[in-house]
Amino acid sequence: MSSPAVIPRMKSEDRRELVLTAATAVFGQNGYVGTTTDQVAKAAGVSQPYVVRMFGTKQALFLEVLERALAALLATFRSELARSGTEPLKVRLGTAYAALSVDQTGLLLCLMHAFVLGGDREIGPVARRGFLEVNDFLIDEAGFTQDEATQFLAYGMLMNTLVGIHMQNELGSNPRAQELMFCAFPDTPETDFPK
Amino acid sequence: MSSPAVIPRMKSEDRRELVLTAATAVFGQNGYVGTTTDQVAKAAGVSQPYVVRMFGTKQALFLEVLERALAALLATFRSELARSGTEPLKVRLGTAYAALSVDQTGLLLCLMHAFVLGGDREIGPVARRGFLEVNDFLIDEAGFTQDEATQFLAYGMLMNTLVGIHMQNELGSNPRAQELMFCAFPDTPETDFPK
DNA sequence: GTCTATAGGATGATAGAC
DNA sequence: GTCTATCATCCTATAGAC
Repeated sequence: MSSPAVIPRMKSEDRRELVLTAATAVFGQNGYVGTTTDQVAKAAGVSQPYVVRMFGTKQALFLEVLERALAALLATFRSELARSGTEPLKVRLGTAYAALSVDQTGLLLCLMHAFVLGGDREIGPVARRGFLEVNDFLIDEAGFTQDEATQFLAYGMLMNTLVGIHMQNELGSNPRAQELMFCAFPDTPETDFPK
Repeated sequence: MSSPAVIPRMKSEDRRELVLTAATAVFGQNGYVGTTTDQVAKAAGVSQPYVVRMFGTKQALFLEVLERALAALLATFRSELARSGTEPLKVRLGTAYAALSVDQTGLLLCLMHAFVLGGDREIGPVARRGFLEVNDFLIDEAGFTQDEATQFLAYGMLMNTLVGIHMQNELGSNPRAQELMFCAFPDTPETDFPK
């Protein structure tokens, strides 16, 4: 039998997960165009050509990151929906979203970056479908009216924006920024924001 | 005296305006990183090196676009504030924002693209200051509470997102998308959306 | 004031070894 | 399964003519 190589190996699936996780973080930070496959490779600890080899193209990688981000968001919502809680569903889902928003994964930021690329021939349709899927969830599964869903989405987009703009950098110096953040993330302690 | 050149010439200021307007549209469509100085040049009808020559760097051009977009937004708000109207100020400012949102200029989309680049060393601080300036306006000049300002900003970010994602593409085929758009843009007729 | 030509530096993707 | 080497493309920015 052949001896294990000196260089660490993994099963395809595991390495894929690793790269996808790294890619989510990097894409979330720098956006689709702003991210290089080399950055992703370095973050995942593999070589740049290997990243391309695994996913075919940078675009295909991003699309897979998007699909997974959307799936993770919906899974989080459904898990919260299945739980029993004293607070109204709106609040509970909002809190769940806020938690995803401030975690380090870059999940929601990737979605946000996709949302402003509606003009892209391949990414645009996926982004729109994803957005509408969340809207559908809120109405069909969570029982929101369209008005409620719209408001929920609005606050979600604000949270995404505040995290994307790194507003937490101003928390120390600007009292107005502090009030705004407290208002947009009612039950998220300052210490939960990255960096 | 020297005869006028064959190639059309303009005063520096006029050409600057022209390029800045073109740049706003292109940056709004493709984002900061996704835009090439050549695209801007073509849109403005000048050569690529001339665009760089005028503004020094692509980044400097984008920053100037940002400053102008922010100034235009605040000017629109202040103009609406100065006007007398029967509807509540919240609604009037919202309508003004929606109008800016769907016009062809790309103004608000440029801001949105900047908002998700908070990690950028030069663009990040400008984006944060711009966002907070709008928040300040809403509180100090329009008389909103922080809660009201936050809600206003939330719906603004949703409008930006819906335009950026090109949700109007789904208006014909998807009734849910239609309801969502109608809910987010209450008094904007379908025909006002681009394309 | 504006252009053409081009240098110089990434970056996505391919080829092929191990 | 994973790497090294490398190509080809694109893009910002500079040089210099008109």
